[in-house]
Amino acid sequence: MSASHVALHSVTRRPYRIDATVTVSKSPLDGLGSVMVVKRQRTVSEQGAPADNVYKVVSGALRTVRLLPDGRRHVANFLLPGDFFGLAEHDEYTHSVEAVADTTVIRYPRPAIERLLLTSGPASRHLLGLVCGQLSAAQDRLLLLGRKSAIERLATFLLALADRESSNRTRATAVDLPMNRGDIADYLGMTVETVSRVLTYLRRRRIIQIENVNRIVFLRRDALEDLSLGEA
Amino acid sequence: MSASHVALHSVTRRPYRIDATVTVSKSPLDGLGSVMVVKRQRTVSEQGAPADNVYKVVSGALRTVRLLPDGRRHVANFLLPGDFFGLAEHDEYTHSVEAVADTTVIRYPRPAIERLLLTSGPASRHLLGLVCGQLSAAQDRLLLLGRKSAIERLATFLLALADRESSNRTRATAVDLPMNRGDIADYLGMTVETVSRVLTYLRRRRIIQIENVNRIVFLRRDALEDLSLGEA
DNA sequence: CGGGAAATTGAATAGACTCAAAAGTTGTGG
DNA sequence: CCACAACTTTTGAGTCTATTCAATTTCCCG
Repeated sequence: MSASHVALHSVTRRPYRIDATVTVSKSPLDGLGSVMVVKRQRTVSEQGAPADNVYKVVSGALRTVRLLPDGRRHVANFLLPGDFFGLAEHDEYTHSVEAVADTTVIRYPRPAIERLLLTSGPASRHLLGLVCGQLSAAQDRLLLLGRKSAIERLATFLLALADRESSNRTRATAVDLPMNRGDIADYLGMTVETVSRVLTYLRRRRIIQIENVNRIVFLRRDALEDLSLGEA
Repeated sequence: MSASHVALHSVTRRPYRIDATVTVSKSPLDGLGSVMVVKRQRTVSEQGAPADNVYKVVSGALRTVRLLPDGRRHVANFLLPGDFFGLAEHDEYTHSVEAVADTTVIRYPRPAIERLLLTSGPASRHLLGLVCGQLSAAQDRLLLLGRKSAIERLATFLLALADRESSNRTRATAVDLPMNRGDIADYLGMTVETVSRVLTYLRRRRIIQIENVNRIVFLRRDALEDLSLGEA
């Protein structure tokens, strides 16, 4: 594979740590944004509102939520430090963005972004890489929602979240869950009860240990990996 | 809403008509690609192969397929004229691309795309708009797969496909299905049998008419629209 | 036409859901 | 710092939607 293939992907992730001081990476957007602090459970932007801003997570965690007319709820994504939101929106936000934990974000006004895109090739290219990464992640989730069982979904989720949280090369042995069971259920297309039952099942099989409601230790990561691919 | 918000979205669609002569729209990629004809059921690119090219559909229809180790199949997308594939790929294709009908595509070598991105701001910005559109569509499908019933999924699918096929402003009253039931099932996260049963159910309720296996007429489009949102 | 694949229909099953209750956790005020 | 209320999570029992397996029927293509 030639070097030219790597270019589109340049999503950088920093370790996830609530309230930690995070230095913002060098990026074409530097200086365009303003810092915002969002308390737990507060809304950053509302589904259906004009998409006036793009946000980048500095610390904490957010969920992007969409509601069906009858009240069914779907969590499209969890946003961790380094993640963006609002780039692909048309004129209105298609999702509400809510803080799962106390969170700090940088808000970039869309007109400023648009202006940047018009004038800077490298900036467009940088954002293109970000959106490509998001699309790629969305496609992984399509497979998960379309073809995986409850157990496979949860195994996949735990591993993916753990890997996103820990930046170091060694595979994580535990994962923090800043969101509650209901959020996980709506993210994985299942119910709270099923999430709970699957966690219990994994605990009984000694694959995980539920240190507390918000922290899960991997006792046998290999078994989780097998489960996530449907190989057990 | 100010005009600046519109900029990112500029996905153009042409009428879907197999074997029709299609004039390629003015785009920054003009001249970089070469035309390729793909026979029905033939593969354009293979899951796991080096992602050396980006493709644009001229006429026909493709499916992008992903397989789980145990053989479960997931159709990530159907590509119709005007659609792109391969932009968001990293170094290997994450999906196989197969022709659902005889199809013509334009193939753009990735190095040429990368070169273009490096030198042209407008080109980067154009592709950014395309990928944003793809991400947006993927998110609609996440909601569908995560939270909709079999009936809602099929109603949503039929309407969306019909609207993609007909470019004219008037809402379509029928839809062509170039793919078979298995493809639809793997796209909507269900089984062939369930697809068939739901179509029969809609026919019995006189909401659709199954003109033949590959063409469905909407008898009561409003009812379909209600069903697609879970309002009936 | 005739053979083979695709689609539909049927019957029984299974995985996840709903409703309900118990157990655990958290936040707050005295 | 404890007690209590409110909420979250877990567990249980029964139900339902979509699946699996099987049998036709329909549709193509040669």
